[in-house]
Amino acid sequence: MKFKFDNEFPIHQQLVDQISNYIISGVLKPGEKIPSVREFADLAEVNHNTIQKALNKVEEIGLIITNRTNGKFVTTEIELIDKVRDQILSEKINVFIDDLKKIGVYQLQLIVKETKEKESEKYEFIRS
Amino acid sequence: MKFKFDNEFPIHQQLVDQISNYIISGVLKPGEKIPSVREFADLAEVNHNTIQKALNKVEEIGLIITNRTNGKFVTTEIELIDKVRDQILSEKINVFIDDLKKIGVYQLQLIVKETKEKESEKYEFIRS
Amino acid sequence: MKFKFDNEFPIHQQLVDQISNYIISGVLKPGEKIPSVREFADLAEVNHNTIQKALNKVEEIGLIITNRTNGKFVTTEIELIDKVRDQILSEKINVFIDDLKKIGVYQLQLIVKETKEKESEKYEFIRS
Amino acid sequence: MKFKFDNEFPIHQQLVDQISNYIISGVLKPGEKIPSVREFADLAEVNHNTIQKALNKVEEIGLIITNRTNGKFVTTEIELIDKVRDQILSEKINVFIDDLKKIGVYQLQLIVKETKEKESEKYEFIRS
DNA sequence: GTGGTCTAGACCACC
DNA sequence: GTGGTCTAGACCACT
Repeated sequence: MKFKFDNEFPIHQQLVDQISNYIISGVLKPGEKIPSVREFADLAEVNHNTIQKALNKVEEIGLIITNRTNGKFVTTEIELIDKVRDQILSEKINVFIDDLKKIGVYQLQLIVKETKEKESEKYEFIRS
Repeated sequence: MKFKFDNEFPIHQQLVDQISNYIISGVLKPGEKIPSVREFADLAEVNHNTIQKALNKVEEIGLIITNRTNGKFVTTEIELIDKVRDQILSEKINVFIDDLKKIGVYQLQLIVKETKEKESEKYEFIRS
Repeated sequence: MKFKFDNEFPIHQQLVDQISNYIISGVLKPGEKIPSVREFADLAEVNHNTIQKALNKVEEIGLIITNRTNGKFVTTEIELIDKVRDQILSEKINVFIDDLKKIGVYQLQLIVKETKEKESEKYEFIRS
Repeated sequence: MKFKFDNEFPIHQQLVDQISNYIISGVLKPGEKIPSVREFADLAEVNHNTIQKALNKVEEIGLIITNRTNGKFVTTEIELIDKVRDQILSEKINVFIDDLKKIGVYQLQLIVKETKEKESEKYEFIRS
């Protein structure tokens, strides 16, 4: 797990995105213990308060669960992880398509296959 | 022309994006006169200083030109508009593909046709 | 507006409750500007970070809205305020009734009239 | 006897509350032998140190008594149980009424009958 | 002057 | 050692 930040967004928000991605993409697995707040802070080279703010948000989303004196863990509810994954995915696709529409793109065809097994989903847009 | 803003980004930046889009997509046509700063301010319900700031940046990009006595106009250099358009487009496509990679999407196929005349460009990605 | 804290709960949480109550009970009125983060911090004799954490949560609930450079305002959506009020009220009533059940109270009759105009609601419980 | 915990309060405190409730409500009867610390630990799925801590506190209150060789027993002093019961009851009622006042409830009428035999007590509040 | 971010560092309760 | 809280103080962008 590595973390990189730019100056466009607040660091804690970038952390939320990147941690969520690590869970969604399976780098952090369901039920796995995540590094302690202080370890995480070292790892990401960020103050522990900033990490905590980020982890709280990830917990609000539901991807991690806190067990006060034992640490924080990735949720074991796989359906929830999938649900969040789908939400983020379709959100990104919608924003992307809207952006291209605003630029005035004439035709856009998009085929996404989420996993090797799943059938591919298709989105198409032709300018009116 | 309508404008919408959220609280996450500076308003002047959102204005730059939206005005640029209106030029790139042809809503504002090459050579067309642009509303005055005050008209713009009314239209977007934003302080006129903010509009000024935004229009200056759009002018830096080159999409509009100031004629001291007559006001501001969309540039007539169509190649420039196309260049900016291509920059924004490829930027958005790259960011989008990177985002999906991070989520762990398996396969992504993207076909974009910018105008009725242009040939379509194709991007493909299969997870390693 | 005055604020008092005990040591049982985190201060920011008590702030959320008390600020929400001020909005729900009409001390802070819909659309009203609330004190700036720093003024608020002075008022409650608390660090500005603590206030901000609290105000963020109140905003998540929906009772206040932030306008970045102008300040924070009570929402103008009166139905939302009423909805939150009802949620908190029924939550408290349910918890209260459950608590008494656990203690083994034999019979409980509770009549609540929310406003002078509204009809009174009645809750009753007899031990099984 | 079942036990449930949340993350907001110390587990031992939640144990104190729940064990006390079981005694007060008569699930654990006066003079009855209490499960051993280890049995309790299994039952509540909690570390035995935490159970110890909780039982000690319940003993401080007076609801249970330790007999060195035989284990722990619910007190036989029924008046004491009733006294604790009344304390908790009136405490909860007062907090509840205060909470509703803060929300701005107009009128509140509360009738509690503790046991089949006792007369009912009545609390009333009308907003000033 | 407005909200927002981030850090450093101290302290607490729980186990 | 775990998460959580709070403060003090600096800094930033926007209007």
